[in-house]
Formats: sequence, structure tokens, C-alpha cells
Amino acid sequence: MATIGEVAQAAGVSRSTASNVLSGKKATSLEIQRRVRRAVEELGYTPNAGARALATSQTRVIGLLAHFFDDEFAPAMLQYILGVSNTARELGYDILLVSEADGAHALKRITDSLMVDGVVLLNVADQDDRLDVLRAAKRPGVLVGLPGDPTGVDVFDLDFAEAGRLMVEHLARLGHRELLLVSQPDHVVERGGAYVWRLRDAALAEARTRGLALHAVSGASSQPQVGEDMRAALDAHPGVTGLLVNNEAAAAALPFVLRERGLEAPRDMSVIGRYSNEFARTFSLPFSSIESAPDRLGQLAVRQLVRRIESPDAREAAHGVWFISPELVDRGSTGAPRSVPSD
Amino acid sequence: MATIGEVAQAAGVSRSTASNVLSGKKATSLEIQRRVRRAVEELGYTPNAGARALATSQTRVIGLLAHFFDDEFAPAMLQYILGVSNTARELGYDILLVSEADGAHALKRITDSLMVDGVVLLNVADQDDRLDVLRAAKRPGVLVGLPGDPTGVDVFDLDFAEAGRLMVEHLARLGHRELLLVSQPDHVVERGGAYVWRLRDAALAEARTRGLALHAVSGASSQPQVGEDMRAALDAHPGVTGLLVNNEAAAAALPFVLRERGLEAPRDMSVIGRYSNEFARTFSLPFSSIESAPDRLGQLAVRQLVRRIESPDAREAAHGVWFISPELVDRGSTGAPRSVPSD
DNA sequence: CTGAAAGCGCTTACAG
DNA sequence: CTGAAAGCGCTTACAG
Repeated sequence: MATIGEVAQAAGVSRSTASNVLSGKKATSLEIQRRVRRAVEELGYTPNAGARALATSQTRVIGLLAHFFDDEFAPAMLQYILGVSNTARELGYDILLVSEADGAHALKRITDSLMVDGVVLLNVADQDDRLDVLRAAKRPGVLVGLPGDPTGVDVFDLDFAEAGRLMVEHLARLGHRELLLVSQPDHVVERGGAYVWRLRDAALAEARTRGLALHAVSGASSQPQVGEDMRAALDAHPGVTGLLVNNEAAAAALPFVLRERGLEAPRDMSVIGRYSNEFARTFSLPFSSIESAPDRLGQLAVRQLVRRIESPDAREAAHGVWFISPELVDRGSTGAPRSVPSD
Repeated sequence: MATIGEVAQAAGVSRSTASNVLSGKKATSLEIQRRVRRAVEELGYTPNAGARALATSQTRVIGLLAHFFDDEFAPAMLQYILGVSNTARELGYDILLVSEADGAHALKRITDSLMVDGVVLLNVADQDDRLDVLRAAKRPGVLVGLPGDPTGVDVFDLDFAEAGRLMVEHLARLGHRELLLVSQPDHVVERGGAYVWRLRDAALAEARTRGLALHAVSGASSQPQVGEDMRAALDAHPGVTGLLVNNEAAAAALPFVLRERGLEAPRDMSVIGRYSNEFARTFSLPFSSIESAPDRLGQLAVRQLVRRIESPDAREAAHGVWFISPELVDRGSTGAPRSVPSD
């Protein structure tokens, strides 16, 4: 309600002086500071965000573009959103959550209108139509997820290729000879979900190198279909002794599928997933997994974004791609395959 | 980049005329409209949000206050957030997602600064310190969740008391004599989570009326503790034949707990939960449940809020409390108790 | 160290 | 139907 003019009047100073006290950008006498702060307190003054944005071109708001696709698993998405929003809050930024289907249009709208100081893009596709908009935008942006062409943007992602290699290597060392990899649905791939094939192709290559059989299948992204998909895949490949799961919905359904078939991990089947620790807890998943680190990715992404927003040097610095190294969290769900002597 | 001044210049009209064409608030000649629209197109004009907000005191942004408590189940919260944000988008509003721990402070900040046209409050507590702020705010607000004193605010919530009665009635009719109700953790209650006791007290009253035994216990809100809690409760009450679950984490863990004990629903145990259909799908829950309708609640809340924002009459209209009637979605997990002849 | 003035980009009475 | 002018509430050179 109160304006800075009223604060200034109450404190007996000019508006510019009041503004200077509040921003701290210019030295002011202690007496004046005291009077202004007291007026702020008494009038319950909060600066008008629109006026400030108009004068400074800064909003202290970060746009978060996150679409909830039907074929993506919402609880997994949520983790990335929380990672971003928690870090933003710590750094003094609010989050404008934009979940429109037409991401390119929404991105143009919020950057052109200067509603936000910068943007974080989730659901990054290999050919992402938001990237041209972002490159042309007057606001910096960072991606969580690797696009085909990361030129001119900052990218943070899990090293999915390394994750695929790691999974295969781990089971190969334990003596497994035939593995099954459950990936996301084909339409995620068709939409350009590069993380699917980055992990899969690396896993296939590693298996080939080591002379293992690796069956790569896709599973649905929702219940109960994904359970069916896994049952079918296990039926089709009875010799499989190790299971790699790069699909959150499949991981969530897996305990049911195993139990149904009377299988136990690692006794009858070794299992490695790819999801976050938090996700494992939420879904009571007892499987070892490659940590997908959504909180860490969100944190790194926002920090980099804020650096670009706040520092003129960083604004112009070269862009980069940062990979988080996959780490295997051992929950005891892998061991030597049943048919092979374990010593 | 382009301002309305540049658009006006390109179209050969004044800024006010350009503004009038775009807002459509004043009649303009078709020829002028054509010229202005063409200039907008060519210059890629998007209005500056801060300037517009400053001039109109409207932002077309809705603040969503949603805190992720450690002791609440995040995937359940997400559903309410999606319900709100989807409806907001349909009505042309963006969402400012505010998840600060100090909700009262955050609420004051975003309303005083006029960053938002209105607010939706989630995680409503019985004694909610955000309510005084909201009542004094210059922006309207609606709650999803019933506070102890709903004076001066609009409230949308599931009728939890009716839900409790319904659950008990349903099992009583089937012949059950001893029931177990698993609620949220005690600290949710201590924090003022009224929905916990609204359902519980109504269930207890209904059980008393019907002469049934109803054991009310609380379960943790995360895995694996909530599983332990349920095991302990079942051990302590071996005569229980019907299970009521008003705790999303408990519901998610229940399939594991039942399987472990060799119990099947409804053969050995009748089960009714309280969660959304979407939640049931995500967690593969095969239990009948009272639909908690987060999407519907979010939709009703946002529509009411937008009504208050956009219509001066609605702005001043009397406030109200709207309850959604609980509906039992039958997934076949209830039947006659084992020890009682089913005829 | 302080203040008068201009400007950010819109909208909206008001006059014509 | 159109335009000149004022105003929304801030910040920031600039002059002193």
C-alpha cells in the first residue's frame, strides 16, 4: 500500500535517499538510515514489484519450464522441480512455473515480457524447439538435460552413457552373461528423449565389448501397462539373470512383478535401476541404483543461471555442458547369477 | 524489445490507439486495427509485464503457496499443485510457485508487492498463521483445505468427516466387526492437519453408533517406517478384518505389507483407502478408495479465485466453504470378513 | 551525503 | 474514432 514516497515523507528525506538506503547502493548517514528503516517498519512498506521491474529490468523471478507429459512419470519430474525451486529460494528468487504444452511459445512470452530474469528448461528434447527461442531471448537460460545441439546454452545432465556402461560392467564382473534393459516407452524416444538412447547405446556397446547378451526393450511409463511389459520381456528372455531399469515407472512396478514370479533379488535376479535416492524411498525400492541426482542437477543449474543473471562477466562467458558422474548406490540387489558358481 | 511506442510509430498511430487496439477496450477502425496488428507481428512485440502491472495493478499471475513438509508425501502434494496450475493455465494465468517454510512472510511479500493477482493456499492448518495475512491482503485468496476459522476466505475441501463415516458404514454393512484406521503421523496432527481428525473422529463416532471396534493408529509418512507401523498395528490387533487408510504413504506401502503376511484383499482383509485415482495408478494400488479429487479441488479453487479477481461484484461477495462429497471408487478390495459366514 | 528530475513502458481518463 | 498528457512506483545519473 505504502509507496516509497510515503516512506520518504515519513522519514523526512527525498525519495531517492529512501531508495538509496533500501538498496544500500550509495552511502548514507546512520541517522538517515535509522529514520528510513523506521518509516519502512511503521508503514509496512514493500516495494511494488512491477515498478521495480520496470525501472531495473530485474524481477528476481526464475521461469521454470516443466511439462507433465502423459508418458512421463510425474513423481520423477517433481524431484527436478523441487531441486530447482529449493535452490532458487535459497538464492532469493521466486519460481514462475510454466507447464504449457507449447513450451516455445511460453518461453518467448515470459522472456519477451521480461517477467523473469532467466529460465530453467526441463524435459529437454534432442531437437528442442525451445532452443532457438532461448538463444534469441534477452534472458539467460540453462537446461537440465542434454539437447542434440547445446550451442549457446548451459547444460547440466547425468552422464547417461557412463551410467549405461557402469551398469553393464557391474553385472559383467559378477559373472552375468545375459541382461535385460528396460527403457522408456518408444514415444519418449520419438519425442527426442535422448537420455533413453544415450544409456541404451552405451550399455549395448559395453555388452558387445564384453561379449554379453543384452536385450533392450521399452516399457510403458504408467501402471499397470509397464508391469505387463516387463512380464512379457522376462517371458521372452528366460535366460536373463540381470535387469537394468532406466524407467522410473518400471522400477516402481518391479517389486510387484518379481514377487509375482517368485523371484528375489539378488538370489534369482540381479537388479540395477536408475533413479534418485528419494525416489527409492518413496516407492520402497530395494534395488541398487545409479543416482540420478535431480536435486544436485537443479542446484547446479540454478546456481549457474543466477551467476549469469547477476554478473555481467558471467553473462558473456562461454557456455558449457556439465555432466554429473553416475554413482552406484548399493542396496544389495546384485550378486553372482544363480546358475554360475559364486566362487 | 519493441515497445508499444515503436509499434504505434510503425503503424502510424498514437500509443494510446495502439494500446486500445490491443486491449480491445475501445472501438477502433478496422483499417487501424490491421495496421497495428501488422506492426505487432513484424516487430515481434510482447508487452512489458512490469509496465503493464504498474499501470493496471494486474499481473495475470496467481501465487501458489505449497510447502513440501518432510512428513507429507510429496507425490500426493503434487496432484494438488497440478490441479491448480492446469486450471490457471486454462484461464490465462501463470503460477508463481512459493514453497518457503515461512508461508505467512512469503504471502505478505507477494501480495504487498503486487506480484500476484490472487493466491491459492495449500497445506492449510487448523490454526494457520497465513490467514491473518490473507485477510489483510489487498489480493483475494482461496484455500484448498479447511482451517479452524474460515471467516473471510473461500475454502474448498473434501468432506473428510463424511469420508470417515462412509468407510465405516461400507465395511459395517459387509459384516465387519473390528476395524483398523491408519492415519497420518502425530506431528501432522500437531501441526494442525485437521483433515486427519475430521476423518478419524467421524469414523470413530460412526463405529460407536454401529457397535463396531475401531482402532485408530497413526503411521509415518515415509518408507520404510510406515510399513513397520502397519505391521505393529496389525500384530497388536489380530482380530481386525477391515483396514481404513487415510495416509498416502501407508497406502503405497500396504501392498508390500499384505504380501509379506500372506494376506490378500479382500479374501483375508478388506481395505479402503483415501487417495486419488491418479495416485492409485501411479502406485499400482488395487484398493477401493475414497477419491480425494485433487484436480477437481484445484479447479474449483482457481475458478473461484479468478472470479473474485476479474469481477468487481464477485470481489465483494460473501465467502464460503465448499465441500466435495466423498465417492467410493470400487476396486474390489472389500468383501465379507473371513470368519463370518458371508450369507 | 542529499535531492530534483528524468525515465522505464504501459494504460486511461479526457478533450476533440 | 484518435491523440496528447498524466500517472502508475520505482531507480539512477546528475548536480550540488
